[in-house]
Amino acid sequence: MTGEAVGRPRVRATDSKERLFAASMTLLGHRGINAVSVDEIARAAGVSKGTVYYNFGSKDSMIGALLAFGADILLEELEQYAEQSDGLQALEAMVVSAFRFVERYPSYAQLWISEQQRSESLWGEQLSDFREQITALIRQVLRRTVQVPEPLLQVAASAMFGATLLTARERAVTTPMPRLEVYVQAVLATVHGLERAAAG
Amino acid sequence: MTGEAVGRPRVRATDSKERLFAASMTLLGHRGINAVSVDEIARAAGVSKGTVYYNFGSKDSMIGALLAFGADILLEELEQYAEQSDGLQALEAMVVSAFRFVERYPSYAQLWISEQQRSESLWGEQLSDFREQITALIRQVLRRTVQVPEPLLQVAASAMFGATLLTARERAVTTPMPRLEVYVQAVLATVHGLERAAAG
Amino acid sequence: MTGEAVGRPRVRATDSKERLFAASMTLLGHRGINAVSVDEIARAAGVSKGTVYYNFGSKDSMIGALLAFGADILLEELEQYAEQSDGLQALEAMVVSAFRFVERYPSYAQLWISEQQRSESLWGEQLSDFREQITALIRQVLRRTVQVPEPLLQVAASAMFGATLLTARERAVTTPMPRLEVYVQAVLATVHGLERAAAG
Amino acid sequence: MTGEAVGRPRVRATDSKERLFAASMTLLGHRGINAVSVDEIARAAGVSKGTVYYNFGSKDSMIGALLAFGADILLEELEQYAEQSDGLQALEAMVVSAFRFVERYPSYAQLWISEQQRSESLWGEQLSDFREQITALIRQVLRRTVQVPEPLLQVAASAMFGATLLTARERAVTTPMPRLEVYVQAVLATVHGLERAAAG
DNA sequence: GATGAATGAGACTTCATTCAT
DNA sequence: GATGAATGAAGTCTCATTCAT
Repeated sequence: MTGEAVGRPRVRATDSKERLFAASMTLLGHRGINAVSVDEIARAAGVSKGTVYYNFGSKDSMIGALLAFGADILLEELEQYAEQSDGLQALEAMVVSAFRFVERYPSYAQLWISEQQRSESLWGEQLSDFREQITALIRQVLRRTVQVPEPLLQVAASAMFGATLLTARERAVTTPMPRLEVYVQAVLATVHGLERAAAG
Repeated sequence: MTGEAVGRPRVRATDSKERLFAASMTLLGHRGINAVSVDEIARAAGVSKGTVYYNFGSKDSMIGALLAFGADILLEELEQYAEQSDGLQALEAMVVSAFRFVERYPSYAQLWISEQQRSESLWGEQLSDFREQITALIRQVLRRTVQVPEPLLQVAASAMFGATLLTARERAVTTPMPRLEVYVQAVLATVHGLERAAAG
Repeated sequence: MTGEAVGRPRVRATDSKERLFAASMTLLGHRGINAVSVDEIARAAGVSKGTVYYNFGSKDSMIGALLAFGADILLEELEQYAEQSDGLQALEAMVVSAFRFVERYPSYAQLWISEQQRSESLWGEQLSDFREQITALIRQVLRRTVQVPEPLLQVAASAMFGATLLTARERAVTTPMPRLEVYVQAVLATVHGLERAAAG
Repeated sequence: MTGEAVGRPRVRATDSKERLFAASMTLLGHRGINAVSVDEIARAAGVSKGTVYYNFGSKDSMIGALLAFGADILLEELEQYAEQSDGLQALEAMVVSAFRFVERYPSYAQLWISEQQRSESLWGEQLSDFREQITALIRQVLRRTVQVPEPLLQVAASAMFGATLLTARERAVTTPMPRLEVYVQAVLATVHGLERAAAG
């Protein structure tokens, strides 16, 4: 019962969410969720703090929306590549796609790594779901590519996921960014190792 | 938040310090650094809040000491196994050792994963140093075990580190805890894959 | 928060205004003025928030209008009964009328009780005026009914007003709602007590 | 992880709660709970905002403590007077005592009036309990003083409570404060009225 | 060595109000 | 007449840190 509200001109209607997404992505990835305030995100997005709450209801659910947004993009790409008939080529395409994704949105990787499996994270379930979908996709392709016992296959999928996430993040923050090939090779080495195990 | 605590000085644990370490380890791993207050840690340790400051000077340097404490233990073990003559056996022993460590201190894994490479983390340097030492050890053993170009070897070491960290954490929080063999196999598949690449 | 709304102008209720009145009455009575937001009132009324401002200019003046609306109804009734020749019958009719009013609009009673005489309430003057008119009416009838010194008469009128307001509210929220007779008796006991004092 | 904490000297240990009580009592009574911020109360008490939370945990529970504090004082006094053998004298003493209490702590009356029976007030239960104890005391004395049917007696007790609360508040804010006698007479008129009803 | 009452900066959130459409 | 996205002041609360004891 006080506001005067004079000042900066309101931004175009639907812009706010996008601007907040973009700003969050940058800030949160660099410094972590707790080190970035809503104030700061709003300022970086060029909107008022109230707009964050008008659009997302809370800081946490804004981050949840951000996480979901990124997960959707990556999953869609991976699903597309997973359909390729040649399993090895499919896996390679998926790994490349994941690296490209982290290249584009390095902050997501940071966010995912930090929050995933934190027992009491607010996004724990959301991130678990996402992780499960990714590893399920990997397992599915692995299954038709190498002949190994299911339990090993399961763990191998997780290992590939972990290796990709961490090395992709590492690569993305290295300047100049190293060439992709070697990274893909390193991750796919797991697959070739499994083949040998299957053969041996 | 001055981030002294470098060089991993082994803490000579007074009673209070030990209690604080134990309490921190549990709480911080479950909920993350920012979600746990000094008050809560002190209460869980059965000491007063002032004692934290008396012993460590700040929350951050207490966490730094905690991180250093764990790093010391793990590195010492890994260094020991790295000396084994058979490279493959050495690697296997190292991986097993890492899994055992995460089993004992699951919270460390969480802490490391969350904070590592966070661009502006307070412990960034400390954790980078630690990471560098671990991967250097892996590289060193890999080098005398498989014949692959240096760049690939470097990335492979990182990939193994990442895969181990994430799958070990995943295993540690699964109940009942799955058997270790499969996990070790999955991580070592990378090595066998590299051998094939070297041979091919 | 300028607190215009004086003089109890009877609102010519548009559809929106009526809906807002009905919604406000319920919500404000249950939870108090500060615990209910304009957003919530608008939602409950099925109109947009802007409509509140379009119709009333501010939250405060909407509440002022609401208060005036109720005051008008009650005062009109009381004035009518006050004209009866038999003082005791007039008083009884007025008390019954007040109880019926609180029955119909239990939230008004709550609102009045809460805000009345709050030294710095925004509606303090408005409510004081209203209170003064009510007690003046009671005094006027009392004066021609019992023979007591003016000061006592003044206070007695206030006491009757207070007793009616609080017990009526209490009755209105009791389920099932108790019979009216006893309440009226209790309030009128004051009058009979005064008669005795006058006689003694 | 930032504070420097220089400035005002810390107040003597156990003082804080008392200072906060005194400051709250004044401010809250004048302007109502929602119109007074914790900041303001702390400033008026000469302590920092954090001290409020250190001592009471929340604004609401501080108010709860304040309410309980006052209720204890008043109830103790009333219980004492209720024991007197002469019912009429007991009632008079109780009413006088209540008026004196409101004189000393006019803000309590305001607080009680505002919050009591607000359906969803945080202190609803607490205040209901308190009210129940007071009216029980009045009923008990009435019962041995006048011969009236129980239901009427119940309501009469409530009516006396309401009349006392509202007129005492009214008196306390009038300057110069009017003499007490007339108020006591007005409230006790109810009792005499009941006697007449019993006799008639 | 240890305590815990006190601090104050700063976090998240609410909400009355405005205004372009 | 009516809408709802946007605003920003102000509120409640948290918590790392200090210091007299």
